[in-house]
Amino acid sequence: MGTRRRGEELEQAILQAAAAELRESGYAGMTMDRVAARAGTNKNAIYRRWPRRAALGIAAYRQLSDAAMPNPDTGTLRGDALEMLRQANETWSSPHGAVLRGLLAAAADDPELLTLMRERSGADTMDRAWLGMLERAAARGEAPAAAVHHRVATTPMMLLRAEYAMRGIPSVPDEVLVEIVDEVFLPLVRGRG
Amino acid sequence: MGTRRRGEELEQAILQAAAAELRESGYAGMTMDRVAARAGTNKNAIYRRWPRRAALGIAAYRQLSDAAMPNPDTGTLRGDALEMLRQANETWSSPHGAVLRGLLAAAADDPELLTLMRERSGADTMDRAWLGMLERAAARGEAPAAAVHHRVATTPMMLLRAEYAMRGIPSVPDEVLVEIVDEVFLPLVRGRG
DNA sequence: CTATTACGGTACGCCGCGTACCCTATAAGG
DNA sequence: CCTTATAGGGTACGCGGCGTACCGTAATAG
Repeated sequence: MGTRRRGEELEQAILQAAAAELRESGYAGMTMDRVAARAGTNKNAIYRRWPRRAALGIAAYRQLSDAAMPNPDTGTLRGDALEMLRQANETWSSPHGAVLRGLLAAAADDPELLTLMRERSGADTMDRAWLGMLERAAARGEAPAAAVHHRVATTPMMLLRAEYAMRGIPSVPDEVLVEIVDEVFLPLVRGRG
Repeated sequence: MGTRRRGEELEQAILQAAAAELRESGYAGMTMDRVAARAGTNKNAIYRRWPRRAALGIAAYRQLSDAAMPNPDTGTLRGDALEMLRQANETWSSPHGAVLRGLLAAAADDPELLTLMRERSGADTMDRAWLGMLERAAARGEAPAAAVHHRVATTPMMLLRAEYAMRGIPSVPDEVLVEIVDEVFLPLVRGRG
C-alpha cells in the first residue's frame, strides 16, 4: 500500500513525535515505544539513527527549543540584568524548561551527554550576551572596566541555576531575582572598581 | 536454626549493605535485590521500612556521611573562604561525593526527595559557617558590616555547585576556586561598603 | 529489471522495581 | 509454658522499559 516514508522525512517525523512526547510527559516519561508508535514507525528506525534514548531526547529537545536569545537594552545595567534573569526564569519554569531540567538531571552523571547539552543549549551565547551588557555599562561609565569579566558575567545565571537545583522546582519568585541583582550582581560590579 | 535478626539489628544490616552498594556502584547502580542479598535478607524486609528505592538511598547516604562541618579560621577572609571551598571541593569530588551527586540527580524532579536531601546534607550548617566567617571579617574591619548577608554568604558555594553541574563531573580545578574567591567573592564583599 | 537498502511488524531477552504468598522463627501475654 | 500475633525468609511473579534480532516488503539505485 503505497507511500512508505524514508530518510529525511521519516527522521523529521520521529523527531516531532519525540518532541511531542517530551512536551507531554517530560524526558523521564518519554518511552521509545511510544515515540515509535506516535511517529507511525517502529523502534528499529529510531535506533538506526540514535543509539540511545538520551541521544534522541537531546535531539528532540532541539526541535522544541529554538529560543531566540534575548538581548535587552533598557539603558541601565540593573534593568538589563533583571530583564535577562526574568526571561531566563520564565523559560526555565515553562513546561519547556521542565523538559530541559529533566534532561539535565538525566545527563548529570554522563559527561558525554552533558557536553552535547551544552552545545545545544546556547550557554555560550548567553554568556556573550551578559558580557555585552557589561561592556555597554562600562561604555556608559556605569561600571568599571574591570567588571567586564567572564566570572562576573556568568555569576547571575549560575546563581539562578543553583536556585532551581535547591528548590523543589517550578519557579523562582521574582524577589529572588531582584535580590540576585541588587545584593550580589551590582555590588560585585561596583566592588571591582 | 537459631538466630534470625529482627528490628533494629536487621535495619542496621540493611542500611550498611545499602551504604556499601552506594559506595561501590553509586546510587544508579544500587539495586534492591543486591542490597537484600548483601544484607542476607530479602526485599520484603526492606520495603516494610522504606517504601521506595530513593528513600532507602537517602537513608543509606546518611550512614556514609557524618561529615564534620569545617570551620576554618585562618585570620583572613580570603584564607577562610578558600579553605571552605577547598574542603567542599574535596568532599564533592570524593567517591562519596559521587554518590551525593547521583542522589541529587535522581531527586532533581522529585521535590519531596529534594527536601529530604537538604535536611540531611547540612546545607544550613554550611550557610551558618559562611556567615560566621563574614562576621569575624567584619569584626576585624576586613569587611563592611553590610557584607554580612545571606546572599553573600551562599554565593561561593552556589557557584561551586553550578560549576559541578556544568562540567562533566569529577573535580573542579583549584584555579577555579581561587577565581571564585578573588574575582567574585572578595570584590562582592568590597562592593557592599 | 535486478540488487541493495531501509522500513514495518513483531517478538524476544534482560533487568529492575515493587507485590503477593506461604511458611517459620521470635516475641508478647496470658 | 503454651498460644497468638508479628516480622523475617524464600520465592515467584507481574509489569514496564530498553535494546536487539528476524523476516518479509516497499523504495531506490544502477
